[in-house]
Amino acid sequence: MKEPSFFDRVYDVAKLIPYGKVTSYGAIAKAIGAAKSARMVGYAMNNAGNIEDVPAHRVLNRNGVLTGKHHFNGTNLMQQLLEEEGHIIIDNQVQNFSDVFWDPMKEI
DNA sequence: GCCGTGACTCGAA
DNA sequence: TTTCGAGCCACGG
Repeated sequence: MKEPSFFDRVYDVAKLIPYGKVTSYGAIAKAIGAAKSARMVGYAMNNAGNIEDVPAHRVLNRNGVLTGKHHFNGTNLMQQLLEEEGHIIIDNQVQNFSDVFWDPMKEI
């Protein structure tokens, strides 16, 4: 039995994101012990589109901007999903971001 | 087996 | 204040 892969750890943390909350790639990266590998988190999220348990739409960059919305089915799906959870998106950016931000480090 | 790319982040000028 | 450069690791060609 080996340790979970980098991607697997990212998915594991992403699955822990509660409804109505969002987090950042860097926060997840840091939670899995790879704060400097935030890019890999985003890369992993690309594959996460194949996994329903991974709410990639709740993962934004540290500015709360929907950097990866283009990777979703269409264009405004990611924004729409977030709005469905009660978030407000303006100019591809989540308003009140600090208030809805969820720190995975608190769960890990 | 090497090179380029990418849903990021931080520090410095 | 904004902009630029460097670091990081994994995957595809």
